[in-house]
Amino acid sequence: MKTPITQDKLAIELTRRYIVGDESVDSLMPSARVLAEEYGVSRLFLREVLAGLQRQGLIETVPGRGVYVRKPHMLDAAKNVHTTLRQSAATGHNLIEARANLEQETARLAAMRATDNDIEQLEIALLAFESAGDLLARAEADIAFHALLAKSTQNPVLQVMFGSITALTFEIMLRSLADPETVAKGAPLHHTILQAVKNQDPASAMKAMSQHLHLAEDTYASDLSIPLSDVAARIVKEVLGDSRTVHEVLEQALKKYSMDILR
Amino acid sequence: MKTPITQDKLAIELTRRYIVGDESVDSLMPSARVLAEEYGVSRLFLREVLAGLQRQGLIETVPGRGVYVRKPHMLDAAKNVHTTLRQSAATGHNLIEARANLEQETARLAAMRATDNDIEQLEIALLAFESAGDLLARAEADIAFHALLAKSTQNPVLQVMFGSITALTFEIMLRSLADPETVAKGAPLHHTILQAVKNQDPASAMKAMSQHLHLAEDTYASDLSIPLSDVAARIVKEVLGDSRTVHEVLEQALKKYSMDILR
DNA sequence: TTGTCAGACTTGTCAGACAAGTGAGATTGG
DNA sequence: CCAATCTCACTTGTCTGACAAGTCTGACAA
Repeated sequence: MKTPITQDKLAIELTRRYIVGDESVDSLMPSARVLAEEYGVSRLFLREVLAGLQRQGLIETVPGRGVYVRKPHMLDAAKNVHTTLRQSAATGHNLIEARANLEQETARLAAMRATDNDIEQLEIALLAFESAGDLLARAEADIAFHALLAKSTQNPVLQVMFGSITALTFEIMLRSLADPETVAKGAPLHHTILQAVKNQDPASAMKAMSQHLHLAEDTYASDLSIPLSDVAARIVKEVLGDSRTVHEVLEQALKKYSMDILR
Repeated sequence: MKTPITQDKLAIELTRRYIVGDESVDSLMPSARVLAEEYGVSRLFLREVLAGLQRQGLIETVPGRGVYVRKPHMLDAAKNVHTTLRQSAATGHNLIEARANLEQETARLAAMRATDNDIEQLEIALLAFESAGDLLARAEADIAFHALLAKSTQNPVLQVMFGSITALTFEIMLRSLADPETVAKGAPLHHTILQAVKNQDPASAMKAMSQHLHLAEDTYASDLSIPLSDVAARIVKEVLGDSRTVHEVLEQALKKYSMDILR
């Protein structure tokens, strides 16, 4: 009986064997050479399978150490869809329209279900936002706050939906947080949202989130019809004076917060 | 000056050179050997870069033919996040809760903005749904209907958000469409939604969509707390009598409709 | 005109080799 | 005995040359 094993088959097999289950996180998988020999495939073939799993955030290969099992994170999805969205030239108006309902519902559910641990992390993020020294740190803390709110709903589907637009959200934050007036108006609303979550007051949380989101819409109507990636690129270049691309800045910001806070 | 080129750098360079712009879709890129020599890297190194772009849906490599430039599609994102969500063991209740707001807003906006072409495709999908011979065809047509509704909003962000949960939505459809009673009750609602879109009646579209979504919630409360992937696996095995995994069934369904209809 | 087939492409895969990074245990100096 | 250092056996990342399999083109013969 012939068994022409495909990359997909092997990926599923490896996932089932080494990755399923919470107790396996951060454990070390057998080395690529051993696995390749065991399944009767070349090291290159297995390497491509591992590359696929790594792109999904399921594993992490470290040169000289080995292959570690990781817990997939909602922000891993953000990286994957980023290019797709950039191709579509989404505008600020598109994003605000899509976020409006999602984030209001998120705030409502978070107010109903946030655990003590969630609230504690939200407070840390809010503190980081207010004590942030530069634009980049502010945007990172803002993203973390909203991501933690999604986490507080205890609904993995909502978390992934938020994750899929995180890259875009970060881009629009770069623009809005560069405007001092918007920051001044927006900061109190973060407090209001957090307080509503603490008080388990869904209606107030929704209302505050609605105001928070439409603040951006009011303050810079001119940029709302320009592709977000263009706006973000301009901010990175002019305001930050950064020679990196938006992609690189985003990459670093996401990595920082997916490591530090969101797990 | 040393230029230790990284995979990311090369990916960005290739994207900018061959993929940006709508006129380049379906065009043929230079062969891997030529590109590798041009950039002074090995064929293996370039191969990994191309694999990354392929995973994002930007290109498609065909053995014996070459590398084609493809237009990234919202459903490409679905594949990437599928594993992440399966790890999270999302339940039917999670999905319905997350979809409720998103799909209602989608229906509302679609009723305001659908083009004649959108409506025409929606009618085709609805016809396919009603004339479907088996469960699989029904689920495929149902997914297509909802995806087309997202497309009708003319908002790429909403499309990607829908795309990110398409895999899960397909799984819940397998379960609900296997129940004749649910199908009988749900079919008229598709007509109501389409009619509301034709009449440019946002309120009616929202209301019908709300009823459509909560139909599932009412009819099988017992399965709502079980991980969706488990439920879908049971359906594929028992109802379809299919030896394939849910992953394979889903893969085929997504490919079929992303090719045929959604562009 | 039509059918066939050889050959020149393409990507996919393999095996072997080496570089670079890591960590643990042996070794050496105090 | 303790501590710093070093060697060496691991790991992944990459390169090279080779071959298999698929695909298209064009010459050639009936």
